[in-house]
Amino acid sequence: MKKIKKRSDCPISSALDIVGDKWSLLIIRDISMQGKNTYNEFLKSDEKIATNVLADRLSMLEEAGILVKELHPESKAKIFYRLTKKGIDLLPILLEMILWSDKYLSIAPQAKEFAKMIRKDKDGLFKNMSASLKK
Amino acid sequence: MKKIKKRSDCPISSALDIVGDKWSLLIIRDISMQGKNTYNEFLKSDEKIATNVLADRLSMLEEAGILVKELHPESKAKIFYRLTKKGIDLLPILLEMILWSDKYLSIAPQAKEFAKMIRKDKDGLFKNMSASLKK
DNA sequence: CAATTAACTTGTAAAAAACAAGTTAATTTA
DNA sequence: TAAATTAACTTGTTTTTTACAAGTTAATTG
Repeated sequence: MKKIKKRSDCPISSALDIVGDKWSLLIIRDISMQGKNTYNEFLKSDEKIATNVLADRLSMLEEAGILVKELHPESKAKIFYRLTKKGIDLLPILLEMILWSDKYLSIAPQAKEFAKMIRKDKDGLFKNMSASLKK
Repeated sequence: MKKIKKRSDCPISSALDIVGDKWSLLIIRDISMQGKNTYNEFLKSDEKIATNVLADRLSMLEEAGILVKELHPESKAKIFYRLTKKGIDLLPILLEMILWSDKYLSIAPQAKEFAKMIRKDKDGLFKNMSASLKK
């Protein structure tokens, strides 16, 4: 286990100390927008995270209070990863990233549709997503 | 020079391919909220970026079209780094990070004040910041 | 009950970051 | 105006992180 070290008391720096890497926010994306909740589902994502890195990030995000492990409702071979309120509240950052990418990068057609929904009613969408992620 | 590789056509992943590291968004913070515009000013920030990493990030962000180098108005020993529209449009992501950190982490008092301003009028603040960053 | 699945761990190579010094051009100082 | 300092890097080396390949253990499926 590696410790999260806080580089300064700047809020941006502090947020990056936790989710400022290439993988953490993708796990949060998988849970919040891809309906994924298990280790193997995360492993199967398009970006192909290495298994040791996934294990590392999951324990780090758990330690940071962003997600919790729960008993899986269907099998005790599985672990159900759920976002906490703290994790759900990262969604506005993801939504802004989608808007930015939609404006400046080339992205999947379904993502462009989603960006349109964000533009239509960002707060409403966030509330709906939040609600659906709660136990 | 290292190439930016796109891992998938997901907008979040693609944004992270560019700014998903511990330093890039801090450079953007320095320019947009700390009034910094030169190499040595970036080097002096609290988080203490290594000089080779700073050089690497600056050229990467330039290649990504997020910032541009300009002649410094006061000295030709200096280079003036300025955010492009693409770079300025990353600010909403930073603002959301500040709100999240304000809610869940311990941050500097002046940052808490800034978070209050964001909550009061996010769009207005963004527009003012944008305007002040343009040439 | 043998094969497969799920969630990891372990070992090693490759890549990136941190740290320490050095370079070159412009600028300030004695 | 020569010497010291500043600015923007580059280079070399060590340390840390990531990627890749395999292996482990408990639960589940055929």
